[in-house]
Amino acid sequence: MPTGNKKKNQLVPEPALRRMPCYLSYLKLAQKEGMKHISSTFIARDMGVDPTQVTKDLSYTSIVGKTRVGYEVEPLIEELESFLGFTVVDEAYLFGVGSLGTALLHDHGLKQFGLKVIAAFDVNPEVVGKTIEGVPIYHIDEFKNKNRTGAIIGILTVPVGNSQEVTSIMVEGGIKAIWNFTPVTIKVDDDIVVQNTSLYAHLAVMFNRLKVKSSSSK
Amino acid sequence: MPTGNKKKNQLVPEPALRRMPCYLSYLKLAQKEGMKHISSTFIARDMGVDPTQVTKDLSYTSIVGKTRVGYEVEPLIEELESFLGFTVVDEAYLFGVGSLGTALLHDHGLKQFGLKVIAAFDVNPEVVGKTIEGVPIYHIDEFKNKNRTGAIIGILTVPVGNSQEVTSIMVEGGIKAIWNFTPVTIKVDDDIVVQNTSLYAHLAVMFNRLKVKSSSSK
DNA sequence: TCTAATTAAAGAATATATTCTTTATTAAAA
DNA sequence: TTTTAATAAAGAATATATTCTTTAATTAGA
Ligand SMILES: NC(=O)c1ccc[n+]([C@@H]2O[C@H](COP(=O)([O-])OP(=O)(O)OC[C@H]3O[C@@H](n4cnc5c(N)ncnc54)[C@H](O)[C@@H]3O)[C@@H](O)[C@H]2O)c1
Ligand SMILES: NC(=O)c1ccc[n+]([C@@H]2O[C@H](COP(=O)([O-])OP(=O)(O)OC[C@H]3O[C@@H](n4cnc5c(N)ncnc54)[C@H](O)[C@@H]3O)[C@@H](O)[C@H]2O)c1
Repeated sequence: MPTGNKKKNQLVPEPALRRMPCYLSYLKLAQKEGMKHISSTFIARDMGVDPTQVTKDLSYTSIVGKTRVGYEVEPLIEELESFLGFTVVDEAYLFGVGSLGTALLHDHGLKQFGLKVIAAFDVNPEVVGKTIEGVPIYHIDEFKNKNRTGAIIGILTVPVGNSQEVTSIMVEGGIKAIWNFTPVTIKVDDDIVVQNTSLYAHLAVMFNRLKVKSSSSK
Repeated sequence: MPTGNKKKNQLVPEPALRRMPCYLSYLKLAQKEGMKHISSTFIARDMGVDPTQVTKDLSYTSIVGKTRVGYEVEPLIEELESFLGFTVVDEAYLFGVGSLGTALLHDHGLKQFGLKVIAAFDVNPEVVGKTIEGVPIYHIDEFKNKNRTGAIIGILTVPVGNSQEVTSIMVEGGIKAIWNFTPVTIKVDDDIVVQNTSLYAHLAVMFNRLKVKSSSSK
C-alpha cells in the first residue's frame, strides 16, 4: 500500500519547500482577515511571484484547488502545516550554548513550527548545570555516555573549530538530522540529514546584491 | 572604464554566493593548519562537493589558480573576504528587539562578517531607552522623524503581523537593503534589496528530508 | 632535457527549476 | 439555459545551475 504521499517517491524541490512556509504565513494573515477562499492568482500577485509557481508548489501537497474559486483557506493551512511537519512537535538537543544557541533556546517561535529543545550540551562550566527557559544544560560527556535514545534531531551551534568533532559525537549518540548553524561543511554518512543554515551566507548574498544595485544605478 | 568586476555585469548565481562563505571557513581552518597552497580537488574532496564547482564558484572572484599547484591560501582568503563584502564594516539598524532581535544584538560574530548594528528600534516601552551590547534602542517614531541619513541596511525582526508596516517605515527612512527574518514576503520597490532568512523554511526542508529518509529505509 | 601527472579554466552536456501554453472545469452573468 | 470569464492542473518550453569533457599549462620526477 502506498504511504499516501500524493503520487511519487520523488523529492520535493528544495526551493519549493522553502517557499511553503511563506505561503503559510501569508495564508494565516489572509485567514485573520476573514478570507475563506483564495486563488493562486491572488496569492501570486500579493507575494510578487509567478501564479503557476504557486499551483506547482502546492501540488506537492495533497491539496486540490477548485476551478474558478481557488483553494479553501482553512484546509490549505492545515494541509501545509502537516505537510511541512509543523503539527507534530519533534524533540531536539542543542549543542553549544553560546550567543546563538542561547538565542534559539529563548525563542518561543520554534515550538509552533514543530521543534522543541529538550536538553542542551556544552563544555563551558559557566553554563553547564544551568537552565534556560526550562531547558537543562549538561556537559557534552553526559550525551556521550547516556543519551543513545531520545531526540534524533540535533542543533549545532558550537564554534567553527569544534564543528566536526561535535558532529561526530552527535552522530555516534544517535542523532539522525543536524541543523547546522556553523558556516562549516560538516562530514557525515549518507543516512544523516544535514540542514545548513549559515546566516553569514545570507549576509554575503545581500551585500552582493546591494553592490550590484548601487553600481548599476550610478 | 570598467568597474573591475572580472569580466561581465552578469549576476553571480545565488547558490555560488551562498557556498563562498563555506569555502572561506574551510580555508581559514586550512590556513591555521599551516597550508600555503590548496587545490580545488582537495577542497572538493574535503567538503564533499564537485571539484569543478569549486573552480567555477571561485572564478566569479578575481582570484586565479595555478596549474598543478592550486590556489594560494592567504590571497584566496583575502579575495573571498573582500569579494563577499566582509572586510568593510557596514552599519545597520535593527527593527524589533524581541527574542530574535536581542539574540542578533548579542552576537559578536556579525561584525567579523561586515555588519555592525548601530541602533535598534521597537515600540515596547520595556525595551525602548535601554541598551544591549552598547546598541541604543529607540522608539520607532524616532526613526521616522530623524533617521534619514545613516545606515542603509535594516534588519527586520518584528512580529509577522507588523512586517509590511515596518518595512514601509524602513524604506521611507532611507533603508536600501532589508535582511528579513520574518517568514513574510514583504513588498518593496525594485530598487530595494530584500534578503529573506526564514529559519522556519530551513526547518521545513529538514523535516521533509528526514521524513523521506526514514520512509525509504523502512 | 624530456615525460608524466596534476591541475585551472573554458565550454559542452546534462539536470533541475521556472515560466509559458494549453486544456478542462465551473461559478457567475446574460 | 447558454455564454463568459476565471481558474487549477498538466505538460511543453525556456532559463538556470551543475556536472562532465576537453584543453593547455606547469611542476615534479625520470
Ligand atoms: N552568534 C551568531 O549570531 C551566529 C550567527 C551565524 C552563525 N553563527 C555560528 O554559530 C556558531 C556558534 O556561534 P556563537 O556566536 O554562538 O559562538 P559562541 O562562542 O558564543 O558559542 C559557542 C558555544 O559552544 C560551546 N562549545 C565549544 N566547544 C564545545 C564542544 N566540544 N561541545 C559542546 N559545546 C562546545 C562553547 O562553550 C560556547 O558556549 C559558530 O560556528 C558561528 O560561526 C553564529
Ligand atoms: N525568535 C526566533 O528565534 C525566530 C526564528 C525565526 C523567525 N522568527 C521571526 O522573527 C520575527 C521576530 O520573532 P521574535 O521571536 O523575536 O518575536 P518577538 O515577539 O519576541 O519580538 C518582536 C519585537 O518586535 C517589536 N515590535 C512590534 N511591533 C513593532 C513595530 N511596529 N515597530 C518596531 N518594533 C515592533 C515588539 O515589541 C517585539 O519586541 C517574527 O516574525 C518571527 O516569525 C523568529
